[in-house]
Amino acid sequence: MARQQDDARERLIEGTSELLWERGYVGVSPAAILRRSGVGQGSMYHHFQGKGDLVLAAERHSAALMQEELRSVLTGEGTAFDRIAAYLLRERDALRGCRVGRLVADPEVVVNDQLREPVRETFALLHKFLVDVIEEGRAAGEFAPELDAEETADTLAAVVQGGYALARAEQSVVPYERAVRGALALLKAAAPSAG
Amino acid sequence: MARQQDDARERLIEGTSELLWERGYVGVSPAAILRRSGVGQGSMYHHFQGKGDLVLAAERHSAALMQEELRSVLTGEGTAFDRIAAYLLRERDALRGCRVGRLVADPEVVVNDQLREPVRETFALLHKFLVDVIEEGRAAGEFAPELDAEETADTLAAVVQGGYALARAEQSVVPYERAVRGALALLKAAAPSAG
DNA sequence: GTCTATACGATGATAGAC
DNA sequence: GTCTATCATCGTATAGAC
Repeated sequence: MARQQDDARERLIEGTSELLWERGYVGVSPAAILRRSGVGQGSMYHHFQGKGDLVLAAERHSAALMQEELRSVLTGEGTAFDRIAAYLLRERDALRGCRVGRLVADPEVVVNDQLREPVRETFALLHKFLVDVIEEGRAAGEFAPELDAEETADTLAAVVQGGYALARAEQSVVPYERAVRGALALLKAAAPSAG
Repeated sequence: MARQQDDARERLIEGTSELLWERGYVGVSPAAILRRSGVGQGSMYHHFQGKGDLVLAAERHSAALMQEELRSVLTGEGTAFDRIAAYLLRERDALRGCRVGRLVADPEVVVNDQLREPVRETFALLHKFLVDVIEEGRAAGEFAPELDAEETADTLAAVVQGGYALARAEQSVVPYERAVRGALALLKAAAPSAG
């Protein structure tokens, strides 16, 4: 009974989150959303107050997907180094970039705390996961005791986000792959025995 | 005699490159450009064929500024490590991000080879400067011989670009600063004697 | 819940006077 | 070179029928 309505609502959210990934907030129009979602205009303004409202729901959808993926990769089994390597090397389309990180390039998102919140929250969670992994690795003797977990966590997160920028500039995944392999090599060299 | 005309042309280019930095291609309108530049509509369509043409000129302006800055910081005096540190730590407003790198987040720029070219060229030059510095450092015994220059160069470039994304998400320069300090610490640990 | 019709400002550009 | 109309189209939303 609630089937039909939920379909339209979900299709709008999924279509919008795809479009946001591709074009950002200012690059997306209601008309494009309707085309992508295969939903009529009446439905959209019935389920959502307007573009901003729908975009917020779509951002939260993207953030939830990303957070679940991060949790799965970074809090699983394996050594600290292996989990970090799994995060950096996991299958992805580097040319598409990050569906969450992409949003902070948008002028309307950065200026609006509500629209920025899902991104902030996701990056905060990523930071926490990485800090935990690094501290575990230090405790296990994988990394040198001097390695600063907070700093290194942000270095790794930045390598991923920045790697996407390099890849898009070249329209090639090569710079992304070089960036993450370089980061892993540096991290490997931070082992207590290395040098 | 050519003074007045050049003024309008230059003001348009500078105003547009500022707006591009803030809002990207899809977020900028001719009306906004005229307001920012203090120039009339007639001037704009006299000096440029349209938005795309003007944006291309503005991109080239931004790219030239950035390339000169990179050259100045990375090919100057000092040890390899010091020059890399100077690049990562140089004064900047991390919340504004990179006036060139910002452009690859724009859907219309990535899809258009002409609009993408100034970004590609700038990142290629940055890559070259960093590779050269790293190889110099390796030759001078500052870095371990195993350090891969191509990979490490992209790691460092990515840390900077990605650091901006983290900073914008938090609306704080702290994540950016942590990211670059973490990168420098890892690089320091890559010295032949370290470990 | 969904549809179509309607509205109105913004966008991106052209035309012709000065 | 610059200015002021003028224009077609798009973006964003509302109204009211079904």
